[in-house]
Amino acid sequence: MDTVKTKIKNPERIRKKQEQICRGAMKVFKTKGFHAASIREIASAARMSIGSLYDYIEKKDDILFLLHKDILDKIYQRLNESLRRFDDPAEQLVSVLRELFLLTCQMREEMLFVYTETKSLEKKYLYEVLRKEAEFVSELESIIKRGIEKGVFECQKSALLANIIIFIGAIIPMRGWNILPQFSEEETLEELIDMIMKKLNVKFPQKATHTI
Amino acid sequence: MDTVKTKIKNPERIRKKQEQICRGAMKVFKTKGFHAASIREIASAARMSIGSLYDYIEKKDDILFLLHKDILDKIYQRLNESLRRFDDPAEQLVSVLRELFLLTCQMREEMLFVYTETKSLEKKYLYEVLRKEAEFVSELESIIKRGIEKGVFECQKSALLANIIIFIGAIIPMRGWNILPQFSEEETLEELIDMIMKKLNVKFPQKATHTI
Amino acid sequence: MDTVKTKIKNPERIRKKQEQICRGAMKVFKTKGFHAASIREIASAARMSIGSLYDYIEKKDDILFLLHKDILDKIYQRLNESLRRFDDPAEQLVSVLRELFLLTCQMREEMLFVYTETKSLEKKYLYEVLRKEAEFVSELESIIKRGIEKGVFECQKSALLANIIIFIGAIIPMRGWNILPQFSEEETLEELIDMIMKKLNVKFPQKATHTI
Amino acid sequence: MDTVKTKIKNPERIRKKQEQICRGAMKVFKTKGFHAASIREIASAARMSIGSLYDYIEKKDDILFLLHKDILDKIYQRLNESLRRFDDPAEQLVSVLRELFLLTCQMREEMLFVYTETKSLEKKYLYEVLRKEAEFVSELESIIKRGIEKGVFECQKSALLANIIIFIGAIIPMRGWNILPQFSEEETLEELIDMIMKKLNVKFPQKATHTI
DNA sequence: AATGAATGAGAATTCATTCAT
DNA sequence: CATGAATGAATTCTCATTCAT
Repeated sequence: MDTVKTKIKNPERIRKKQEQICRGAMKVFKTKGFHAASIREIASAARMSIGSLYDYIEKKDDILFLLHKDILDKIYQRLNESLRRFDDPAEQLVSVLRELFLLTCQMREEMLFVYTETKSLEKKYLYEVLRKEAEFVSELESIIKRGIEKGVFECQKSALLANIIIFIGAIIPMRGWNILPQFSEEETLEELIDMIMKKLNVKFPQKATHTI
Repeated sequence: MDTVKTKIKNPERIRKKQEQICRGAMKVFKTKGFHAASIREIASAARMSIGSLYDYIEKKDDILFLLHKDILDKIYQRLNESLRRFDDPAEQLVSVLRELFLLTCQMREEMLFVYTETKSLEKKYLYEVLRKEAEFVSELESIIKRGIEKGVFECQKSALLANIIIFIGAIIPMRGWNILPQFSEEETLEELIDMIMKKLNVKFPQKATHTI
Repeated sequence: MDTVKTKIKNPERIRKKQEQICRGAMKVFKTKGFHAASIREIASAARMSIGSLYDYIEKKDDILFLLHKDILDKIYQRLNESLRRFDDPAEQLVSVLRELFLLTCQMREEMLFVYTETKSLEKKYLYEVLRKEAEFVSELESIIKRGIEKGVFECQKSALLANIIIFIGAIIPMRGWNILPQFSEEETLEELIDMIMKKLNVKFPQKATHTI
Repeated sequence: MDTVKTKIKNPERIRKKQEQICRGAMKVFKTKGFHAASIREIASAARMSIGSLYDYIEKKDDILFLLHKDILDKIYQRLNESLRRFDDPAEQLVSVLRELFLLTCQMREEMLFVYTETKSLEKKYLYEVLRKEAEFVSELESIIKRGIEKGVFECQKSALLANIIIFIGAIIPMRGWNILPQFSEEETLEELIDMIMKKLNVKFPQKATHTI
């Protein structure tokens, strides 16, 4: 099962309303977290009646999943776009890391939410979320492998490094409270890129154009 | 306020029982998280009556704090011991990173708990936990600075790197699910050490004696 | 705030259900008082589920206030009607005293409840109840003043006497246990009227028609 | 049963400790009332351990009774003393009314407590309290009767008037909130005396010096 | 399709009382 | 006699979910 059971047929309406639910839910979750947020509050933040809300989900847990999907899809889509913009593995890697970093800065609360509430997903939903995550890590791994083949990167354990990159790239939502008072996002990003490049022993001809 | 208000006078008894509560609570939190765990379950896992439990805390939130303190104190103590074992900054840094990594591997569930439930702490407790965390990061920063002074490390932003190290050193509890099926803890650790050393541009004469 | 916050929108339904709650609550309070009565008992006496009950109030204290309002409004309304029936101050005064006395005889348990539980009202509700009470005492004072102006009454301290009348008029709920075994309500009332009239030095041409 | 069952034998110790309990309990009851006060609070206010407290009472209800006894005995004793000071019925009556009024002014909170919590007494205790109250009313009635016999008073229903006097004499604890902002205790007392004297048709040669 | 009132199981917390020390 | 820790039933209140309109 990769989606949520509804009482309503029209798929377009379902999409629209579930999006509306996600936006409302996120507003509430930001301040109270998933468990402390009541369906009443969520419905009201989504500007729906409780009854209507339950036409588009089966149970509260579904909202958690829909929101995970919503957030993660947005991120993977952006990351994929970003790596399709380049052909050179070094550029791709930097581009993905940069995109991931900036995205998690922009969506700090959403990311913190994902990090801290993924564990609350019920099993079947959890597996799906982790599967998608693993998929993206694999793509990153492929880039690294291509870089190794091309002689651009030096690295024995590309899958491990892919995991490290994904993890470290989302440092701000988790540790921004202790970093951002002293360092700007841009500074932090450059430090991460530098670290990864050194680890891969890349001497890449850094482009001057780092647009956000 | 750095501790929890009790109805009991004898301080030794308080210490013992709160420890007992923490152990019981952790058992329950592992599977259900803080919010989903009921006081009833916690009391029963701690082999206490509910009434007795409430003689040693004021409210459920207190348990979350006690457990944080319990886990974090254990970790900081071990990390501090570990860095006192060496004098050379490079050795200190490696030692701390190694200790942190291995500790978080051993206490995977406890660490995951801390990562995902710190946000549930009430404000006054949250501040205290974050303050302690920031303190330890500062100590790490001092080591890096000493290394820079001694010419062992090259690094512009020691505080930032300290944060990165603390974060990356606890990668296993968060991403072990995707790493450990492919790589051993030891492999992962060596990769992290290598990355940090490269970032600091250290060529350290690695001692063979890495006792855990 | 002069009313109670509800989860329900329809005002007519609110009115009806809160009335239902008051009736149920009074039944329980008669035998156990406010504090000893449990929400469970109140809900069951009101023939509602606990959940439903809490749709129409926010907390147990609200019931105490609703019931005070219910009882006192009924009384003040009847007292006001009663004094509007006459124009002569002496007749008005007697009429009000009689009405108050008879009402408190009919609503003995409700009045005893008000007397003994007003102190349990939370501050904001207490103030409102006392304000209403003070308002009515003022009206009584006005009547006395008019009587003085017209030369019907002799009295230096009309406000004080108004308080005395209101207090003494409700003697039965508090001391009926010691009075009613020996004297009828009617006898007692006549004695009170006589006392007040003597105090005011009225020689009023008492009408034979004392309709209740 | 006219007293409370204890684990302790020594009657003098019982008396002393129960007195101590009453004083502590009153302190707590003043602010929270009987039901909301916990045994813990009462014990602590009485500077006793909970265990000790329970050596001198059997259950919480006992405290309510002990306190009633304590307060009412004090009052009746003072009232009796006061009426023994005079021989003339009019003087006796005035003296008792004055004493009652002043006592209830001094012990406003205690009296309010008795008025509002007598209903919480368990039956066997309630009967005893009411019996004592009725006894004193009888004494007052005797005075009035003697006055009637002596031709000092005119009154058909002496028992009823005795009840009225006892009730009205304690007006301050119940209605002081609305009276005392406008009238002094002394003014109020004089008004009450005047009212009762008029009712009894006494022309008493009022002594100027009834200082407390 | 939409609404929002109703339900009752379950949550956190309190407290009178007991009893081992 | 005194202490205070232990108990668990009972309390108030919340909330996901259902269902009549």
